[in-house]
Amino acid sequence: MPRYNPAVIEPKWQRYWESNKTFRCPEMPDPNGAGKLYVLDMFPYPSGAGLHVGHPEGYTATDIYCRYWRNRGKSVLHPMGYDAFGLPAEEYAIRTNTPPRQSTEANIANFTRQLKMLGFSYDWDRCLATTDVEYFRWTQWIFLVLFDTWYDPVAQKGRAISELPIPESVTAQGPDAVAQYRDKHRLAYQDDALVNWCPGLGTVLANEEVIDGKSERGDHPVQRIPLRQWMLRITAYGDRLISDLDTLDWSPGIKKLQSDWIGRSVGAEVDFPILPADRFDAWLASKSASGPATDNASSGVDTLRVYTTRPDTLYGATYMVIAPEHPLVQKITTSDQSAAVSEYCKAASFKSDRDRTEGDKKKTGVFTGAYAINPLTRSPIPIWVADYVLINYGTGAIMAVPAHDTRDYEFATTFKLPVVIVVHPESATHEELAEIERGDVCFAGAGVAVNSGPLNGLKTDAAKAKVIEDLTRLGIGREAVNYKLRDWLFSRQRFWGEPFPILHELGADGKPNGNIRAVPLEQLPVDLPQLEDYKPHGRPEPPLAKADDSWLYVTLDGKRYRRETNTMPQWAGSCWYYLRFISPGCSTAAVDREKEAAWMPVDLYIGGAEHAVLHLLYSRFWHKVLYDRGYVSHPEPFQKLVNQGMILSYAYKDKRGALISGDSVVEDENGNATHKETNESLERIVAKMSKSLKNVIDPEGVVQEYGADALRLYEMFMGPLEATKPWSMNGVNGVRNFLDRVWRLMIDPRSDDNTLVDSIQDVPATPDQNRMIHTTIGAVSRDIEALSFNTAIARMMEFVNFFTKEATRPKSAMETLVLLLSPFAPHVAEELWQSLGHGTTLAYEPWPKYDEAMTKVSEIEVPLQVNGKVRAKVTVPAGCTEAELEQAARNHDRLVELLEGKQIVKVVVVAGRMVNFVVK
RNA sequence: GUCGCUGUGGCGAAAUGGCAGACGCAUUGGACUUAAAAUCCAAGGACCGGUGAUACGGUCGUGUGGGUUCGACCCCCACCAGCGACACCA
Repeated sequence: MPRYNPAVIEPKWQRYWESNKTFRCPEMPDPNGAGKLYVLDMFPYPSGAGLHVGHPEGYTATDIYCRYWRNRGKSVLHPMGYDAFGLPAEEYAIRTNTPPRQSTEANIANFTRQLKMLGFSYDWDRCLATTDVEYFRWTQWIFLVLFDTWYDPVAQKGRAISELPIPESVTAQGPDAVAQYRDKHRLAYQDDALVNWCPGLGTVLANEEVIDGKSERGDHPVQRIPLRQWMLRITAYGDRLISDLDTLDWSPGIKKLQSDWIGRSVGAEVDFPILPADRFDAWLASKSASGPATDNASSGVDTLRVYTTRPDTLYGATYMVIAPEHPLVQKITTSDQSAAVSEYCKAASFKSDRDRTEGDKKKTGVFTGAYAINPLTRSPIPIWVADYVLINYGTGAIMAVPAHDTRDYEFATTFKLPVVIVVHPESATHEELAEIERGDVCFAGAGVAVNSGPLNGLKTDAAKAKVIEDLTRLGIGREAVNYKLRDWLFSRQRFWGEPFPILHELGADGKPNGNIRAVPLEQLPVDLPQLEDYKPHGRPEPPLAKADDSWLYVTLDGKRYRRETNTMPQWAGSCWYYLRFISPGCSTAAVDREKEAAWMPVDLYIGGAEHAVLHLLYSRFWHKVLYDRGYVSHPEPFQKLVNQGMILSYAYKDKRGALISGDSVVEDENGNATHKETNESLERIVAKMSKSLKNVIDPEGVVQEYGADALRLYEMFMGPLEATKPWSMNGVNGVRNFLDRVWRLMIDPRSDDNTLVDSIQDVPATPDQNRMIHTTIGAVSRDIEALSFNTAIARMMEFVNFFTKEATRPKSAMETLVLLLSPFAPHVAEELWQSLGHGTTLAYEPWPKYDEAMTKVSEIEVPLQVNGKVRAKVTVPAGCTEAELEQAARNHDRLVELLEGKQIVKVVVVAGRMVNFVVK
């Protein structure tokens, strides 16, 4: 085989690796090795479309890293699996009545085939899918751990529900009350939450299936209705999810994204009485005696509780706003306003969150007719209903301070509500102050309190502290912390997800009586039932409610139960897959304790930035619960995280803006694109790959045309791993050309088998050759460790360019090159390694040894500057001192000429780098 | 609107305080060939001066404007553009 032919050698080595189980990972790290390394890719959703070129980007990066560290003697865990639950399989099932498991398995088989085609060094024996029954058995088990855990705010950790202290008043009410008290404190609990109910389709929709308040399929109106849902108390872990970010080796950008998403804020909760003014004193007296109620529900009908981050502006609160879904809306609305209010609330229920926030954001709202009393100014202030206040943040009600909050200001301007200035900027011109005083602008910053009784003159921070102290003493407020992060809505009204291992006890009437229990651990897994078809049944209930009674009803310990019919969201399976990879066959636990302690945490996790918030947050949350309950050994799962950049592609538009397929475009040497047939000149744009832009690159086609090694190499050579970058087929051709050059460097093109070229000889390298060899070893090793693969490849290209010109090529130098190249282009490297006379894989061959002494040169060229501009260069011995270098510079003919008649003000000398004369 | 990332030759990029443009694509010239392809070798930021042509010398040059420094693609301030994420969180 004289010519480099990836179509032959790539399948050959893939078969070799597979049949020899070359990349099987040991059960435990080798105690005599260089340590353990757990490198993880974000596993893919196996879509019907197969791999796109974005997948191999991250996978190649991790593969290079793993292959490198195997050569350096580490025990490497590098697994792959599939995140296989999800909507597309279910939609396909509804359309074609194909069971989702069937289409999912076909897609997984296709993905596996495509991944193996790229030569990744996964331990395929550890492959798993979240849809495997033996896998989701343990997903269900983890859910039951959450169900069995409450968060102890004092110890700041999750503890077994059996350790939850039960107040005597609850115990006194009997076992049902105790059970309910426990249920209310579990990390997995039930609550009413709004879902997208589409009466037209007779089904509940996921958020992404709702577009502009209409269903994606069929364009029917979608209504938000409350439904009993499973929630996970992720907010309990909010503080730890923020503070533990400090311990992680993640980019500051991702950390900020996570902590902004959690959105912790400190402020105050304040109670406003809804009473006639003459009863205010009595209310205040009773509050001062009892202190503020600890929860909103028992704060009383006559009290409206708000959350504010600016309690210092309380004196400027001139009205209040409650969310349309707020429980007090009905109770406080006066009869003459009730028609307008209920119409407004109904309209709001048809708006999605997106509708409420998009558009021109013009504030809308209706007066309830009710008044509350500002507890500090004692003035009655009107209560409005408006959808700019969200029911699920804070208390669902606000005190509006239009002078110092831009949203309140807009609302007050729209509805002509009074504006009272209570903060002045610390420093402002007279005009600025006058503008604020007139109410022409809204000042939302910190400053000094005015017009606020006892707070006057205090800076914002001090005013906040004082008012919180006063409110606490009066029993009408307290400091409070809030998170933008909501508790995690964990149930989906879908078929293709993990069933909840929960049973609802049935009362005498055959209906659930409110008692729930976990499916006993020994009865896990709860598998999905067989369904006749997957079509919606028309009720706002999950599809599992269509299952046969034999699945749906269970008798246990003499009691009848109905199974929970919600399923878990796609996130569930991906929350803990990194643990299962450690002991994929373990039948007694989600993960083997001893192995978990040996392999965790994940040392390098690479994936797309689209998962920067949710997946990583949910995973970290589950991990912390497992940690608190003693099932894992480390508080964080992913030590180092890197997000690969998106791969874009060129797309072409003609003058009318129509998209032209890449096949019918020619580009000239200046990059001007024209249409092949019409010769019309086209505009080139860079965009995400998509069918509609006709710019999708199919990796399988690239492998067929150029080879997997060329694809891998190009994906890494395009630019930095984290950068967004456009795909170019010319670039693929370029790296393929490099692989051809590597091949010809060693293999005689006229031979019938892989005969080495005559210039390869078993001789020691010359000093020049050694310098190239060791410079390259050093640079490639450093670059791989820094994930700077593009520059590592450039260094190898220089190596090849150098040795192509050498008449004698030491065999040892060629072996070094093959090993350096092997993580990047493993197939061609194995083939060349064999041709160089080796009988086994190079996967565990020791990495070439770097000798810095070999890289030294005897003389270096140093630039000489005058006033910072390079004017000449001087050649000096490599080790020369600053004084010697300066002397050499002063003796340089050209410098002598340039410095003549000038006054030297300063000389900057950096040994080995440069000399700069500053002259006048 | 807020936050983040990115702006360097015809193109992908390198250099993160010290010779801007490594490496690759495309281009041009040469060798080989009857010829072409392939391959190998070489050239190349722009402009000006200089010369028969070289050599050589100079000016400008990393989105824009300012600043720090002996010296800035790199650090600081302000702005512009493109991409991405979030979006009334009180």
